[in-house]
Amino acid sequence: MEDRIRSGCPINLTLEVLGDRWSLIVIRDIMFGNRRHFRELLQNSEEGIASNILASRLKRLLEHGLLTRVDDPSHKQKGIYSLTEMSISLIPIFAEMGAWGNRFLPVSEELSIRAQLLEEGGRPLWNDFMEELRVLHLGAERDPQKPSVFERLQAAYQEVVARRQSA
Amino acid sequence: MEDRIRSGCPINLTLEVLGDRWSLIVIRDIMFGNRRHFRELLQNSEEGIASNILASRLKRLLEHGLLTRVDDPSHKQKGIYSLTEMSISLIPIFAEMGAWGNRFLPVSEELSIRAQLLEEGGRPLWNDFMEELRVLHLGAERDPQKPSVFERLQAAYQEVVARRQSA
DNA sequence: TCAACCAGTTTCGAAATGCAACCGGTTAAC
DNA sequence: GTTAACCGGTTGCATTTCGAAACTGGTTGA
Repeated sequence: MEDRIRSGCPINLTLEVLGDRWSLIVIRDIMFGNRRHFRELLQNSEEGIASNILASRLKRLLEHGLLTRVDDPSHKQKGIYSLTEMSISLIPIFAEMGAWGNRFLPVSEELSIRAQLLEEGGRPLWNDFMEELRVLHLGAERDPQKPSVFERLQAAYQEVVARRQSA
Repeated sequence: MEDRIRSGCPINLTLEVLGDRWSLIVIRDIMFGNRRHFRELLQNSEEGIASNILASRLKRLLEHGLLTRVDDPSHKQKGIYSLTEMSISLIPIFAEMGAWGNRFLPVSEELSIRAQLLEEGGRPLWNDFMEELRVLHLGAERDPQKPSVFERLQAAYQEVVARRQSA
């Protein structure tokens, strides 16, 4: 992947970092699927990413500051990938992309429910979710009063899956 | 470019349509630069797109319903490319991408001023701009009361360029 | 001890990218 | 009426990237 800068336009620079078919998929799985290890990302991948592509994307995202990696103390080979403020700040982009995809593309019901909730919740919900991701990935303090957005999104997804399986 | 669908996730589907380094650049230039002909897109390209890449992207965007093309009555060879409701609806994504790029990437001042205005204006400004693009590209009725967002963005850009040249 | 698991790497054919030269038709200036 | 510039692309070719599958060397738990 070429790293020469084509122009200083913010749209272009964003595309130079994220403009391919896998980078945002990897971040999405870490963010919404809470997958933190290489194997989790590889084996639970909805889109079937290849291991070499995953490895190269993780490396690139680390270099660009969108992820960090620390060794897992419970297993000498495992690494734990975490989001950074930079990638947590992608939430509004994910939300808008999800809303656009929901409106114009042939999405499946169970995979679109989270995008729908995120759209309906609007910026206040996005802020709550970002705060929550900071707790999970950056070790920020958790506000024990607030209900978890992550759990709400997960529950809504599970509910659709369960409903469709029983039908 | 592969057209097989990997999953029904709205984020993934959006990436399958727009997830490359050029598609959004082409739409951006039509949208914010009001470039409607092949040569305009080719020669005024900030990032220096190659003619074969431009041709293949225009074709692909037409196929996906993000652009339409009509013959230019003033010149037998020219075609006029227009946005559709689908591409006009990308405005929130562009706005969020611009805001993110402005915050985290080494943008140049003159190319970031429009992204900044779009961010500050928020959803009301985006809606005005979308309405204006519908007039320009879909032939919708113009509200003669409303000042043009397009002109405001252009003026702000020209002002920064002029200021920097005199400095 | 050994099978399962771990994070990747290697290999190789297929596809996409990027550059430059080129194409035949059209238009506007002389 | 001729001609040079312009029009939307296409072609050829070298380089890079993608993607599938097999593989590596090390770790862990039964």
